[in-house]
This record gives sequence, C-alpha cells and structure tokens, in this order.
Amino acid sequence: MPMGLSEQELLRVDELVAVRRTVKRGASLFHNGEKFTSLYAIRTGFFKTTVNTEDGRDQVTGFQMAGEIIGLDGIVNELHTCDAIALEDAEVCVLPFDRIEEISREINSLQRHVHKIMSREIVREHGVMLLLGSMRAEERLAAFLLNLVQRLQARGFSKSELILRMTREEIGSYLGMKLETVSRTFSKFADDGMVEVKQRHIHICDADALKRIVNPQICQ
Amino acid sequence: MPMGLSEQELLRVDELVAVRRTVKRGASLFHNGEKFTSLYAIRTGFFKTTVNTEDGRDQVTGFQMAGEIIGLDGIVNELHTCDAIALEDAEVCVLPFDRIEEISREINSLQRHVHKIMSREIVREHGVMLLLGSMRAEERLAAFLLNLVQRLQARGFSKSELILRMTREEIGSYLGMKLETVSRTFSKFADDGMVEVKQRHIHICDADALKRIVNPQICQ
DNA sequence: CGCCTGCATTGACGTGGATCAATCAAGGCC
DNA sequence: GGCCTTGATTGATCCACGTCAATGCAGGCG
Repeated sequence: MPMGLSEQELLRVDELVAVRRTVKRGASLFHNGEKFTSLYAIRTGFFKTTVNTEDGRDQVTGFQMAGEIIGLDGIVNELHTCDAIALEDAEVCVLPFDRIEEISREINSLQRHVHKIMSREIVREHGVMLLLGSMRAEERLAAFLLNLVQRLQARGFSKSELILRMTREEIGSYLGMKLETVSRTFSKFADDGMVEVKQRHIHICDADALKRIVNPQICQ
Repeated sequence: MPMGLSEQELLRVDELVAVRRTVKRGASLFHNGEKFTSLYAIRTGFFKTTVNTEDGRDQVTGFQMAGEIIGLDGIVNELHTCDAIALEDAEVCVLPFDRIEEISREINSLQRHVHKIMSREIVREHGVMLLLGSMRAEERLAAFLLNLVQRLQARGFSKSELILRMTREEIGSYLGMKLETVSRTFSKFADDGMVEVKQRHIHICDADALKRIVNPQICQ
C-alpha cells in the first residue's frame, strides 16, 4: 500500500502479504483472549469487531470492509481484546506483526504507513465516541448510513444503494441503541422520503437530508 | 520508558525528550486543526482532550495524567483532530514525531513501545465505547471512578481518596450524560454509603460496591 | 467585608428510547 | 409445497435520564 518503493522493497512487502486466510460467514478471525501474532488486511468480505464484558454484555466496536486492517487491539498485550467475526465469506492477508516491525525499520514509508493506520483508528473511535456520547438516535443512524455509503463509494460502489451486511441488532449495538429503535428510525427515514428500506437493501434518496440530521446547524 | 537499553541508545532517547513545555490551567497544548509535529508526554498536570463538531457540540474523549501520551490523533493527517486542554498547570515533554520514527528504526524496543502506546489507546477507546454504548448512568460513573482511582494508585496516590480535576459537565460529556445526572448519581452513591463527595473531593468507602455496580453478575 | 461568578446540588416535570409483546417476511430445508 | 428459524416491523406502555429552574456553596476580587 505505501507508494514509491524500489523493486527490492516491493519484494519485501510482497512477501509480507503472501499468506492468505479465508473466513466463512459467521466464523471468527480471532477471539478475545487469543494470542496476538498478526494483523489482518481484509481482501474481500465484511467483518464486525466486538468487545465483551465478563458479565455477558457485548458491544460492536466497528464494521470493517475490504482494504481495512483489523487486529490492532492485540499489540499492546500480545492478546486480542475483541472478537472479529465475518459477516459474509471473507478473505484476509495475514500480516505477521514482527515481520511488519522488521520491514518497517527498513522502509520508512511502510513505517509511516503503519503509524497512520493506527492513528486513523484512534481518530475513527473519537468519532464513534462523539456519536455515542452526544447524538440522538436519528442522528446516529444518519451518521452511520452516511459513513457506510461513503466508504463503499470509495471502493467503487454506488453512493445511493447499499446492502447492509449486519442485522438491526448489530447496528444497534454499534450505535448504542436497541434493535427496535434502529428499525423504527429506518421506518421514520423512509416515511420522510429520505431512504427506501427493504430489509437490508437501502436506497438513499436524499443524502443531504441525512446530512442535515447529523449536522442541524451547518446544513441549514 | 523502554528498558534494557545500551548507554548509547539511552543518549538517543534522552535527546528525544529534552524539550519541555509548560501549559497553564485552562490553556491548550494543541487545538483541532493545528499542524501536527510532536507527541507529548505528560510530566505533571492533568489534561482533557475534546473533539468537536462544526455545529458546536463537543465531546470529551479522555482525561490524561502524568506518564500518558497525547497527540496520537494527529499522525494520520498531520493535523490535530482534537483539543488538548490543561485542567491544571502542567508540564510536558515535546517529542518530535519524525525523531521518534527515526530513533525507533534503530532501537527495536522503542519501536515496540510506540506501537504498544497506540494499541493501548485503541483498546482504551474500545472500553469507552462499551461504556457509552451499553451501560447506564450509575454503571458509567462507577466505572469512571474506578478507572481514575486505579490510574492514580499506579502513580502512588491513595486508592480511596481523590480530587477531581474536571467539572461535572466535563465528566458528563465524557460519560455521555448531563451534568445534573452526574451530580445526582454522585449523591446516590453517597446516600448508599459507597463514596463521600464534597465538591471535587471524593472518598471511596466501598470500592467493591462500585465494582458490583459495573459488573452486576460477576461480583455477586 | 460583601459581592460576584462559576460550579454543584436538588426538585419538578417531560420525553426519547427501552421494554414487552405480537405479527410479519424471507430464506433454508425436508 | 409446507414448516421452521431467524430477523424485521410495529404497537402499547414504562422509566431513566434530560430539561428547566431555583438554591446553595466556595473562591476571587474590589
């Protein structure tokens, strides 16, 4: 992924991403408590990550799609602290972390790249904290839809059409609300003509209206 | 902070932490939008970090104390994406990030250390997401107090006595609740004999009771 | 000293979203 | 095809927390 490498450097990076692994829908890539050895770059498919308390509650901390990296949580204690579950059949590159460290000592742009990936995750989580801490249900769901569609668009998909890979309950967990509230809020958006919802098929009719919900002041 | 370095390596790390900066109570160490150049290691004092939306809402994303690192959010776009405000007079080490990268290419244990710091922040934020997404007001405040006192204890302070450096409103922002709810919840804890609260002076009388609130099933 | 200002506390009341529960739609499978 | 399971929708009710408002408390300053 870093650019402008020499041929020799490219070889080293290629060797890093050589190992692949497939994960069936519903299966886990890693579990809370497992030993951490590698990061994973998603090639195809869709994941969720969840943290869970000893007393059984759990919380979806993110949804990841092709091109994104999962496993960063495991570095600090060499143990994974969340579960990564495939929401559809998926393929990942296995990136052994000590090899990443080794090669990033030699290739500055890879080093920088790794740091940026971790920083980006921190910034993303700040955004989720803002959402969970200070938004209301409609704002949360609107922000969620806009974020999802924007990431899909960056991968060449439609900016108005999407298929949700996760259940209402998983969306609710991520957004700090109950599945019924997620469902009702979808229905309300549909009533207001902003989206069309058919189960997991979503058509965004009026993205600006969604933006106005997230950001009442700015978008008039 | 990494251990087991040669004398020469120690010199290089010493040079990294040479520059100090003081920040007065209420002043900012950096602001959202400012160019990112350095991380900061807190030597003394207490900070909060906040993110803010264009429409004026803001959200406290963390409280940081001596020994902790702030500024990681800035790496990804070379711009800070949050504000860091001193809650009391503070002193920090300025750690120019390109120097960190340079030296961590040479000293493996420093490289590992940097990665762990970033991973730890990601894990911490997972915990906050769990708190914001699935806990109720009493659980949040109990978890907050326990976390704070545990970090203070690790720094040699009392495990039952603490002085809050932040207002009820800042606590509320961090925990996703209104300042009145924070205040009421403190009063309830006091009524139940779990803590004594005199403004910002907190005495924790029954830490186990707080733990039971956070984790109803496990702690009986 | 008394006044002012910024927090904190407490009360009364309203509401957004949780909860409980029934119904419905869509696959998957025999 | 009919049955079963899993997830989604919708309604009725409830309550935790937000909102609005009054009061209290402590530190800073003229």
